[in-house]
Amino acid sequence: MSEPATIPDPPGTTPPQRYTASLATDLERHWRERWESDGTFRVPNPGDPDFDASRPKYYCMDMFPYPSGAGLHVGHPIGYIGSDIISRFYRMKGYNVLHPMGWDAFGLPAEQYAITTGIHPADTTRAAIKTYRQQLDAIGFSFDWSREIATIDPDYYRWTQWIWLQAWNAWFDHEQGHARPVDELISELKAGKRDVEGRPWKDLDTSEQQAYIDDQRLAYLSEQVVNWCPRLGTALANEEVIDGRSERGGHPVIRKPLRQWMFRITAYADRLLTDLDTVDWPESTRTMQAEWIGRSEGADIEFACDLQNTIRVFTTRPDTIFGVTFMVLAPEHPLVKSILADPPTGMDVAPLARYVAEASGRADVERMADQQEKTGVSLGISAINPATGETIPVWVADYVLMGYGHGAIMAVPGHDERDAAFAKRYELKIRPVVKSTSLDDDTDCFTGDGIAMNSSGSTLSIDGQVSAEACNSVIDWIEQQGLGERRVRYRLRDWLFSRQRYWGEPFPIVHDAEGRTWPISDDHLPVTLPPLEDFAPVESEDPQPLLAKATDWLHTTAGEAGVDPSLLPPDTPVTRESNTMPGWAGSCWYHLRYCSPNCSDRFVDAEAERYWLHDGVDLYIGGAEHAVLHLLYARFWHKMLYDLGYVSAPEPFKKLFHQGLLTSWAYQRSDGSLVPVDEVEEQSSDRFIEIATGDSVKRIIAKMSKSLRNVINPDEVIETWGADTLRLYEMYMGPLEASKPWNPRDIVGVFRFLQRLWRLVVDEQTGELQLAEQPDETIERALHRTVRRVETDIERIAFNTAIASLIEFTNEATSSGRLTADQVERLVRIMAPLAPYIAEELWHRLGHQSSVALANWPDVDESMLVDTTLELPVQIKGKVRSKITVAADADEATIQEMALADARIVELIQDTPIRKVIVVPGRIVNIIT
RNA sequence: GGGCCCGUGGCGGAAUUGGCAGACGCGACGGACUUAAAAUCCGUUUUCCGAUAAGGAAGUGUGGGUUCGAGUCCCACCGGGCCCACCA
Repeated sequence: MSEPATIPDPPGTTPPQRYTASLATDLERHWRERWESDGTFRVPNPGDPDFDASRPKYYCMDMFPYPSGAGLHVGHPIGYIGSDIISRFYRMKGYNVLHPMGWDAFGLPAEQYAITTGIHPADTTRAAIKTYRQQLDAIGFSFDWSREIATIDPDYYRWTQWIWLQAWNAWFDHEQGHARPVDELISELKAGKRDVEGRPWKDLDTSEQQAYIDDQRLAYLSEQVVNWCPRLGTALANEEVIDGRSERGGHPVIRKPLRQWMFRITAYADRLLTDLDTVDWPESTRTMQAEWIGRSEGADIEFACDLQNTIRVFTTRPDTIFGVTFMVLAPEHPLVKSILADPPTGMDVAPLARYVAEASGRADVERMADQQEKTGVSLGISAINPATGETIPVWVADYVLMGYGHGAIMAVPGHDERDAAFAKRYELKIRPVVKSTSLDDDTDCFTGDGIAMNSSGSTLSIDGQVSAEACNSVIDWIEQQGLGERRVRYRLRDWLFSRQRYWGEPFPIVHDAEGRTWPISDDHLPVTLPPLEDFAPVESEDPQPLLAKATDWLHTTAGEAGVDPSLLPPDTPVTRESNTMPGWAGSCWYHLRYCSPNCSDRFVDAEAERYWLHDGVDLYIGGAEHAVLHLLYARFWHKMLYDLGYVSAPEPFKKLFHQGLLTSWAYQRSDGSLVPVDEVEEQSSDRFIEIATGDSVKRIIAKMSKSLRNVINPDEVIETWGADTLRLYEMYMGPLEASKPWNPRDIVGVFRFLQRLWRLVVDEQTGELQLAEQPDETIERALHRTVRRVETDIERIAFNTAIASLIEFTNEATSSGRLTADQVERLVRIMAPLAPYIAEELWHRLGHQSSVALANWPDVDESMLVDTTLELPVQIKGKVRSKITVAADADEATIQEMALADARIVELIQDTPIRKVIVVPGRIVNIIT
């Protein structure tokens, strides 16, 4: 990497006790070891001997890292520094602070690495964790490492599996709006309080009963069209597919029917949406989740068609029913399948078969590329528009998706652009039925709300009604006719939860020869990952999970696997589930495990959970890229556990904060391609040369990445400047939430500040403290103001301005002389959350034995914050012309009098008549002439 | 295509509810110390007119508006970013 702009402290020439990088490094190592051996940051749980129940709690949590082989770069810890400042601050404010850290250690990268190197993912992951831990420790975080967790520890994933089993053992009672144990459903069915689609429970045979129950579970097996990524050799959740490509790696994704484990997250759509109003989250993230859940109101409508069938559709615009001139089914629609299997006499199904086959094999990227091009084939049957009585054709087209609604639509080419494009291409009838109320809307396809027209010819007439009213009329009519009903639908789909990969949690379930599933009993958890040496994906037309390679492990008996003998005789041959859970599983509940990481008889100790999480995590800091992935999944798990009585709050994360991205310089050739940083020479501040070619390149700002070689390692920064400087610089760059560029030139600014602070207190020659006997009045007031500013800035997560206040105070104190011991103590304490090492060192030099991290935050004397007089600007017609000094409590009349008497104002106004004087006490005077 | 966010000196960025735009830091320039350099310290630093003064003018992407007063509120546009995207 490029050299720092200024090289601090050339050896041998500086005073022996100056705050230099080497002095910083020495004292940082010393305090790091001391904090560790003293257990300074260990926080007790309720019930522990040193627990203090009189203190309020503060749970401050980071999104834990995925430990990758590359190690940390300076962008990673930016959020951790923020959460550390907050944690240290609340600790000093007298809170019990839970500030834990752990490792999100299952996942694809380690496994991809294993495919090429043959090194077991466990080995690379353990090594990476060790590196990460060292790097994090150097920065001086106040994590309670006694609570460290890793999702790959069997003691951890045992409970991940256990929670999954709770979901498997639960169903969603839509009448009560929450999940309940499946046993309760079974007993209600047995007691005749419920039936199965009109049939009494006792009329079902055993396999029908089991199939019905399995279908009700929150974790269930389902054959459906999934996102299959051939390159990764696994199915992916919707949330993991971005623009038709895998979120990890950017590989194309196709649609493929597969039998997979699903989570019934859709049952929670409504609550996941409405509870967003109860959390203190960034607006943008709440919007993103709301849009992902995608609530829409409308109706289900049934259309009669040939073959004594009906086609059910969902529409948000029932008011346009008179404009329905054809229908369209998704290629995967069951009716399409049945027609292909048993075509009506005389129909040539070849074009249909061809179209369906083509559509099913296409990658989503291709489908998206030609979105404009609407293609389809006629299904060869017709339906009846119930409103007009008209016979309308039925088509098949891949712009209709099987995954939403019923996989079928009523097409309204007059008021829907997609239907319009399709109708034009295949010359289908278009009938407008909604008039725009605005005159300048003369599009031939009006999609907005308007006034209904052309609705004569049936028992229903809605002409003249505005859209909302017309919708209600149509829905009422449809319900009367028994053709359908009002419906709320969500865009959210059930969560595909199984992966065909190795490096994840195995499912605690087995399959018997009849295809039934049996859970592993709690005392046999965890189901540990079998050893494997070959990690290459199984190449097959019919995708196979990787664990199927572990044949000895795969085929076992019920007793061996740990199925309860009362369910299945121990010698029954069974096959283990060979899919694994996705990388998100472990992160869905780690906020719970931190409360009692060593609890061995429960996933979380109940009392600890009630204490730390009765109102959720107080502050959760992490990247915005998880807005609809981890953050949605974790909310879902938490709600599930809440319904089943295992946790005490409906939401896991009360306040959420996203740290911004750290960018760095990169270099670009004139053709737009990028040049690695180390292949560029800086000739002047605006001229950069690619060394190999001698061509001039442009400096741009880009995300830190290995390929650009513009990644900055925190270890190097700490070596050059010390960890306190790294912390301060990262926080001083700008607001924590903003994305901002790393500029090595700027680091020296905060380093100089620490040096000045040190020099203010310590004699650079002797190392003796230099203190004043008597406090200076002005400085004392400034200190009180600074304490207040720093505490309010830390509370509102504005560390950049907190540091600016500290710099300002230090400069002011330096130019006016010395501080008293008492003043230095207060200054050191308010520095402690931001620059903990230097604060700790000075605190001990002042004679303290215990850590400054455990000291109280200094009190502010409110009377020291108010000045007796203040200076007010006086404007004439909005331009500042003079300033007057008034008593702080002066009333409007007095201020006006003084302003008008001011010599400069008198001179400027002379005999100009004054029309008005605006006086805002404490702020401004504005004279209007 | 839809939704959301952001545009402030050479650079990173300040500016509680509309009330002195540019805090603080970097860089730059000048000075002190030094044989010299580094480090450190002091001063200047939005632009323009003016003399390096006094004083004045312009100024927060562009153009309008509301207001005694707009970086902040409203409308339109330009530029950048993020999210969603055949969701019926």
